[in-house]
Amino acid sequence: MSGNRALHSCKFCLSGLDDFFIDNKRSNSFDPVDHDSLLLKRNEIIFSEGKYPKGIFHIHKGLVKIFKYGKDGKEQIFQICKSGEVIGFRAILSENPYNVNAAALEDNTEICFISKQDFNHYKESNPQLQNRLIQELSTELQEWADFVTDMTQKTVRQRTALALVFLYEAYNEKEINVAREDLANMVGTATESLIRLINEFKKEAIISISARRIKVIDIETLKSIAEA
Amino acid sequence: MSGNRALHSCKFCLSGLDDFFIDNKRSNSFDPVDHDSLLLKRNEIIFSEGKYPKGIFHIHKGLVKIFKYGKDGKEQIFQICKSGEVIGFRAILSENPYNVNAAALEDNTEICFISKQDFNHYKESNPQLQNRLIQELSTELQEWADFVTDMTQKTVRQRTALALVFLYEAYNEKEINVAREDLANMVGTATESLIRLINEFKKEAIISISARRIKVIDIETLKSIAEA
DNA sequence: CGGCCGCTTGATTAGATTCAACCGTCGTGG
DNA sequence: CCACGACGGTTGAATCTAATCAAGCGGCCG
Repeated sequence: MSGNRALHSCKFCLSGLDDFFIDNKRSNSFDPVDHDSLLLKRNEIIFSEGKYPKGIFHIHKGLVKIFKYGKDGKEQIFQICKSGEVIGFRAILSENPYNVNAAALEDNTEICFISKQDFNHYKESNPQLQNRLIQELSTELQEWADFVTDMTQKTVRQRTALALVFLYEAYNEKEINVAREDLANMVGTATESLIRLINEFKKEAIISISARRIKVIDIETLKSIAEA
Repeated sequence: MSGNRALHSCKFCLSGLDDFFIDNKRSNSFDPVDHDSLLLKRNEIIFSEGKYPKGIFHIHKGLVKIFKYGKDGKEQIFQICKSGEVIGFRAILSENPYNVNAAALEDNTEICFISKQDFNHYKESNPQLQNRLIQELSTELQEWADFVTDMTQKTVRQRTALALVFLYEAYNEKEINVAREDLANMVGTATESLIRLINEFKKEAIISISARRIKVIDIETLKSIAEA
């Protein structure tokens, strides 16, 4: 009965805007590559809850986690954003402060900043973008319902499988290289529980582990565990 | 560290559109009162997952639950919509099928239907509505992050308190009259667990119970339990 | 009156958290 | 150059929360 949507599939990073940047590389001043870029280490903060946005960020390289602090400061990660994606514009559109945090998931993550003025100017000078935004934002809203249902009704084992399926794709089917703690915060469980579960998967020959790197061996079984 | 946002506060029912109807009562053909209205019994379906929307619905009277079927058909309720609110337009805006269900939460719930054509016509003839929609949808997106954090990190006791606080307001501070099963599906727990918890609250003199009706006695304590 | 449905309670079980300890690696400073 | 400490990762044991299973209650409707 449940949809077959994967965990963390909700596009916190509006892919519908990605080609906005690609288009602009050819035509005008919005090319993010023209802007100064920032090199970040793991856990360096890009923006924080409560602050007002001054602009948006384009990810050049690496991965970024979007999360919120819950009980006892434990992070709940909602999304992992990849290079090419744009983050931090929802708070501009809603005219509220950020209610989530963004930080680099790995070392050598590279981002560039685009000012709120530039973003708003572009938005206002492109009326067709308005409809596109409405459609994309509505689609994202729908996806959150699936995400919540997964998070509340699936077991930790299923959610762990979902997170691995998601990361398998985020890493382009290469080895996954994420801190255990971040992995646990994606799944919404304790680090110890997560470690026990990935060891189960290893024993079942679904994945292999070398230090912190996880290699997915049997993606289909992983998907079936996630959807069970 | 966590925000003080209440459970189910995410406006699945876009209040930003409510006065769209109020305005129109005076000026044109969009008055929902002019349309035929439907009288629903508890659990009668308004729309279902997978179907394509043919229009939107305005709630005249009663309460409507928005939910999704998860594991073993168990409902996860995301939002309770009140009279005056408008539901079912996100699927029109996203151009996807519905991915949630809507049904009457109580007997004698009254809704009216407004066709997709009417809705789209109105949207297109009101350019300022576009910006309003973008702002509202973005705000809702932000609220989902709080909702997920609450659902994954708060205990069942805390979530039960949150749900009661929300319903206290939905019922305008009158007695809450919701099926135990629906209450459990809002909280994301088993019906038995929910019953045990509201009995605890009763013993602590935070609420009183007469048959299925729940009267909130000490709203402040309830709020502090929810936010602990 | 009978049966069904929603509600309630008790007992048991299972899943996951928590606490505690330990290991290995890396980077730093004496 | 080595010692130390910090940090991330791992394992085991105990605990606890909440789910599940089973049974019984009460009211309402046909």
